[in-house]
Amino acid sequence: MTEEIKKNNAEVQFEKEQHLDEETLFVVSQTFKALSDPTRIRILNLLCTDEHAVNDIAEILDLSQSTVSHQLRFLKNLRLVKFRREGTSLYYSKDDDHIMNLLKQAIEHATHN
Amino acid sequence: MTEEIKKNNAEVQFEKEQHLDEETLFVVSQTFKALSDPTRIRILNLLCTDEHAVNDIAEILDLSQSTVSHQLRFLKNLRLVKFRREGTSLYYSKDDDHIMNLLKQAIEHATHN
DNA sequence: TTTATATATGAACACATGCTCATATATAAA
DNA sequence: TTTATATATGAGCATGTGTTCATATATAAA
Repeated sequence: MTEEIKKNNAEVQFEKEQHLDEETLFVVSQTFKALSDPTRIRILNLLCTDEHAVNDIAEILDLSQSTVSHQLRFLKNLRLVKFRREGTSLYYSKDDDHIMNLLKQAIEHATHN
Repeated sequence: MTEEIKKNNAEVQFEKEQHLDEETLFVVSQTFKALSDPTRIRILNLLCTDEHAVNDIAEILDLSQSTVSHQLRFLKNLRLVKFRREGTSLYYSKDDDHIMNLLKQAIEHATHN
């Protein structure tokens, strides 16, 4: 094995350590995409403390029921929120403390400057 | 002052504590938007450890020079990266440890599951 | 100045995104 | 079953986004 090939292998090895595979890349980008829209940030910030029914969220945040429902579906698909049924109402709440923590950190960072 | 108005004021006060003003909302969403694209994540992940010239980044990540330059401008505008000149080369490096930390956390979270 | 190398930039294009409107579905009460 | 309330969903539209291509700019060497 020539020195050249050895060097290349070493570089590949080094690369591997910090290389992000496609799945990780997808998951991470999707996660941040969820947090990159003002409407979703407001919804998540609201669900950070309590659970709320869809119409409550719409009223509190002054959004249309349709908009809220669409965004909740988005967040539910990423497992950032969950819901429980009570009669005809669906009460949504957070479902990923780790990601909620990222959001909190970013808000703190943006606020404390 | 009627009880009704007192109640409303109390609600407004309570709302205020967790209300996100428009500027905060904008900054937070922009920050996460920067982290929501696979190409930018790869670039930031690379700059996480070392500084690199534009063409180096392009070569290492197998991207066009133009793409890298465009994305670096985006990241520079958000002050997530900075650069220094050396001859004709521009060496880019990270410029916001807090946001880099958010990225690291998300990668950790995505990897360890 | 000419030439080579490194990087930046603008236009154009395909595709993604978020909202609204209308309507469908689901549950509960009458 | 009929009616009312709560939520979900699909189509359509305007706007945003990321890449490519061609070209401009900037620095250094000859």
